[in-house]
Amino acid sequence: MATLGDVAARAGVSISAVSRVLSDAPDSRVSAATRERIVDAARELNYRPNFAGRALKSARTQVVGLVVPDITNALFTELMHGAEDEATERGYTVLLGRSDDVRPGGEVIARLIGEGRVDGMALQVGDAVQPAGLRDLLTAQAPIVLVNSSIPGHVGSVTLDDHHGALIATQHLLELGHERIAFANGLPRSFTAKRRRTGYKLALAGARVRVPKEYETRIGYTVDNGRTALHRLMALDPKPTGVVVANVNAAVGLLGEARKAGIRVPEDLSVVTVHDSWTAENTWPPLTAVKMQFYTVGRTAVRSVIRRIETGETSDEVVTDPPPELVIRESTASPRSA
Amino acid sequence: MATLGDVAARAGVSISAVSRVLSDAPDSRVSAATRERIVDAARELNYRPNFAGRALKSARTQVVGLVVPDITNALFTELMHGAEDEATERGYTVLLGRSDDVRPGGEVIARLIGEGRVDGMALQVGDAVQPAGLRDLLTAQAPIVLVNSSIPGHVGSVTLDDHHGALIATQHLLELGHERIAFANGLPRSFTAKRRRTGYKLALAGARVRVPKEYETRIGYTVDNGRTALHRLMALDPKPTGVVVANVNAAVGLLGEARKAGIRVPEDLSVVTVHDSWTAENTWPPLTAVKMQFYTVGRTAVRSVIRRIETGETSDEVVTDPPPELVIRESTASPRSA
DNA sequence: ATGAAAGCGCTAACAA
DNA sequence: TTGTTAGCGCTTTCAT
Repeated sequence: MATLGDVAARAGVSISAVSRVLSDAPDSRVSAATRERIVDAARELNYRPNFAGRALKSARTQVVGLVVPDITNALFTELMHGAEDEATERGYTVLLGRSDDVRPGGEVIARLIGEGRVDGMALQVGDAVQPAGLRDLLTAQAPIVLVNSSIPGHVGSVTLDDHHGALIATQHLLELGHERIAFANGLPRSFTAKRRRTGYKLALAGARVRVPKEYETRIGYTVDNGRTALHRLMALDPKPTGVVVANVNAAVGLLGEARKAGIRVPEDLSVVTVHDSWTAENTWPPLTAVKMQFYTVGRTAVRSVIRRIETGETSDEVVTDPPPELVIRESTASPRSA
Repeated sequence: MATLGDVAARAGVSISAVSRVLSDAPDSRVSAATRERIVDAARELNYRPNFAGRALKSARTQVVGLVVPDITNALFTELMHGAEDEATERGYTVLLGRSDDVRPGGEVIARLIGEGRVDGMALQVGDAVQPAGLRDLLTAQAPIVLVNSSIPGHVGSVTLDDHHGALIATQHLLELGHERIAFANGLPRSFTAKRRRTGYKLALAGARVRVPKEYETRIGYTVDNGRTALHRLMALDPKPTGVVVANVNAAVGLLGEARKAGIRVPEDLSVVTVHDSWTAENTWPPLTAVKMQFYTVGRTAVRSVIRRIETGETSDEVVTDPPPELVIRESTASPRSA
């Protein structure tokens, strides 16, 4: 790989002149002729700035880490695209990582920052594991912005409007005439689950609808959790006629299990999920869903991290624009009694 | 962040002594007492080696890039885990990227290597886009190992046993008594599609079964492609009684469309897919699938990249162990005429 | 307008 | 056994 020295030699100028031109410093102080010779030489040698050299000198990598519990979860697709678009526009690169990494000595997050591989990061901690060594980093004021999650005392976060999302989903069922509306939620300790819960309750309260406490399950967000939730809910008396599922993966599981149990959707049970993804379109029946704005969350999170890196400012933001959006498909209908 | 100098000062020794101890050189040539002082000091200061410093000096990053067309495709989950496990065992880190990145000036792959962000990479090129600048890199002998894909003339690859996978899927339908077996394949130019095609044909030939040429569609691997394939196939006369789908996403689409068209699976049409993933378990009916060994491919690819980096050796490998594995669910049955 | 030189954190060859 | 030193590629201050 060609270095600045190589380019300088070829152009017959000094290294510093080349540096000034190629790192497009605002004031490069070189004559047009020199500049042209340098640019030509760089192109001919296919020069690219060495990452390590630049990072070492400037103590900046221009890289932000994006660490989520499960990279391959369809939900994160948009988040990543948003993050990458924002980063690219601002001259940064995104480094992807998983936060569920608990392998011995792993502590991915601590390493990313501690070894100077990234300047800062957007981090979504899972509901299960609290990554090792995180506490230290947070107290050490590392430029970390939390995404859709929280750690007591940490400042700097970007979250979805979960509350509003669950509210819209619940209102959709109410408008269809349902009153026995259940809620298949995530684990009680889950940050997002708490917020979605509020939206659900508020919607019911707003319509003066009361449901038994057992109508809310708090099992989790996985496909299997959704399956379990279905059994739990359909064993109740009276059975719910509609269910809001707090996560699309759980909704897929719940739907599959309903079919297995001979429960027809939407005739016997309406299902609406918070979160949309390509999987929701391809179930049978296709799932009515509330699309959450992950793309914007990704953009906002990266913007927030960069601001933190460059100016030191922190903020806690909730993405409300654009708002969550109801996508009506075929898994919801009016209850049969109505 | 603490540097070697900080640790040295605290331990009252020279920087090089610290370096020798902490980079666990086989022959660190220090007394037990000194070593202990150094280790203690490092722990107290929470020392971590600076990535850029080390990379600049050694001209090695100990990072391998893993670049695939779609990071969030469920198919790649196992591949990534395999890659990460292998990398971790060998003291490397995996850097994830997308190969479908065609944004202006993007050329992710060229940058990753050209700027020295990675020492080498495992690359799966999509069927659609040939990433920009790739040709140059390959001819420049960059340590790149292709995964499940090919570029004319390039040496160094790790591929699945696609041929065998499609063969097993087809044989499953044959054993159930099907003879009118269709094949919903990927695009003609797709590397994997060509190989799966061979397996399908060989299985038919082995059973002395002949089918019309139109029984093979070559539309693509997406959900929508699968939907299209269903219509194409069910418009034929005679209709197939079974179909091998070359990709699980396409199979999900094909299945959904069958339901919409009132075609019952498996009564009217058996569906078996090459590839297994969590989505295949959650369709209705759950999809019979041939599980391909992506985990092993990931491991093998990273091992191959590292060997290439460290010794310069190249190889073209096909992962045959463990072999593809048939997972029978509920989307296949004997044809009704049988 | 251009160049010389210092130094970021680290490793390794060499000296003591 | 321990320390000194050069230099990886780059940016930036300071001379010229």
